[in-house]
Amino acid sequence: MTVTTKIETGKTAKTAKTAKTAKPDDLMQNGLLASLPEAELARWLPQLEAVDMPLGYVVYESGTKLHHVYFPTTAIVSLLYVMENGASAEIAVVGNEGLVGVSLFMGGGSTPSRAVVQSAGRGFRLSASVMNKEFQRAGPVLHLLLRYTQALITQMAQTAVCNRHHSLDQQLCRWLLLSLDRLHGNQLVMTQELIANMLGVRREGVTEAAMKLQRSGLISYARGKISVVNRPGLEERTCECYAVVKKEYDRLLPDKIAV
Amino acid sequence: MTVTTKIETGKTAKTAKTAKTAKPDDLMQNGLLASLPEAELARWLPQLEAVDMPLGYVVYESGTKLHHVYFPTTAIVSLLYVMENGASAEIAVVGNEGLVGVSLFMGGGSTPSRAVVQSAGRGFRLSASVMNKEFQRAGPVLHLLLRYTQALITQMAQTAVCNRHHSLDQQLCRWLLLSLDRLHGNQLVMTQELIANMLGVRREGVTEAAMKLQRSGLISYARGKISVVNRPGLEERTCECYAVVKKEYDRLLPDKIAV
DNA sequence: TCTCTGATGTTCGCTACCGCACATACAAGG
DNA sequence: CCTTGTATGTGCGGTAGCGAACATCAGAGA
Repeated sequence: MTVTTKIETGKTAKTAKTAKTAKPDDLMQNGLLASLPEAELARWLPQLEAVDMPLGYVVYESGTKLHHVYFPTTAIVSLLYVMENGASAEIAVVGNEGLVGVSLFMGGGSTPSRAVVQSAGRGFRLSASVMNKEFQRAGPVLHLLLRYTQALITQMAQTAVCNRHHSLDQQLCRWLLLSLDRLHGNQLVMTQELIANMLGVRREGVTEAAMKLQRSGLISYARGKISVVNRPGLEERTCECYAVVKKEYDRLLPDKIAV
Repeated sequence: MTVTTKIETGKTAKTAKTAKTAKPDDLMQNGLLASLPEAELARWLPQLEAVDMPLGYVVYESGTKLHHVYFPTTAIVSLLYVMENGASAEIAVVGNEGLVGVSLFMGGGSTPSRAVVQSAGRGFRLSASVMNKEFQRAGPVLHLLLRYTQALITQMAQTAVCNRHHSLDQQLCRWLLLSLDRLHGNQLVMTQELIANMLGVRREGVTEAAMKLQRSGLISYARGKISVVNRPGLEERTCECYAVVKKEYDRLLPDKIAV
């Protein structure tokens, strides 16, 4: 198999910039942080580090030890696996609803996958040692994080199913919706090439699928900017996978987590 | 899409039979149970219930609350998602290396997937309440279970990748190897129809792929019994996914877990 | 303004897999 | 021995997505 979907790894250089002004308002943009009991949040506050997450930034690399967990607020991160031949496939998306780096507290401290910023934005991070200390307390934090991980598992499982059975058109819809749910507004800054890498398909395929959606008046796009015009329409055209995942996130992570 | 790969749900009737004679020797056939510190094992012993796991037995159904976690010893269980139209796809396999029902301690207590016995055998189970009490202790048990869950996550992720990029031939090899690793001996009792359901492909496709493997002298099969003749050969022909998953299981769950 | 680069659109032959309709063939029970 | 059901093999047209090669087009910068 020849390689068409290469992921550049060069952008690692552009490291996440730090800016130490963790305003609670910003924090609350991340669902997990917002769900923390006050006591925990107060304890975390001085430890949380605001970070810039530019497009293409590699949050962690396959097989490397994690040093932080990241809580995106306005950024979206893709977990993807890059094959030996350079082709790739997305495993899950993480945005302001969750956290990047579950393997840090799950055990092992690394995974065979890579985490890449798919949509530029910001977030917060917590060092491995602090995270683990918090996790060890075995209180509400632990249960919150595990529930989130369970939701993430559902997303991965559904990705597997979707990859097997659904058409590119449907998968594109699912992907747009999942990404949109993790952002504010209805616009994505995202080239078709990048989407193709995430879905693990040819760029040309994405072009065709996107054109269909545009002709149907569901989206409109140009040069790396995609606007969703008719969201209900997208939801009609996507496969069941989207709803399954969304429902599970809502079930496991309701807005106000009972503490 | 017409439905070809139906999963019969009827066999639920044939419930897992209980036989209360949990001999430690049997227990040790399950990797997780074998890895338990002595103190924990002693505590669990009276609570562990030996169960029969006949072919097709539905360990848990999509969306239903779990009442037990299952530790297979000689059985193999497939986690699979059944779509609205009846088509299915396997998400992960669990055998004597692990446990069925992680959502019980991860949170939520249910998942959108179904767990079905894919290869008849036996195992042990623990009630939800006991399991949760043990988990709450936040000791070695918690970390062992989370490490296992992390390995399971890797398997799911790799299934998604494999579904996207690899040929049926390669996937069949991967599947045979993963199943074999979870059994004793080199024989599988398994029709091509069942394999097709697991892989989410047509039965005819499995027939063709299996013929190729047989012609190459890697396996030999007849009427629901498959013997692996040349295992190294299979490993050569499979995709990287198998090795990635195996390596991660070995890393996260070494034979003797440091307690 | 002109160029250059990156983003998108188009085409063509090809392959893997699908859906369907059968043809065997073995295994167990009458 | 014969029948019946289940497991496996085969052939055929159809299609989604691949790989490759190219055309167009918009914006950034010289």
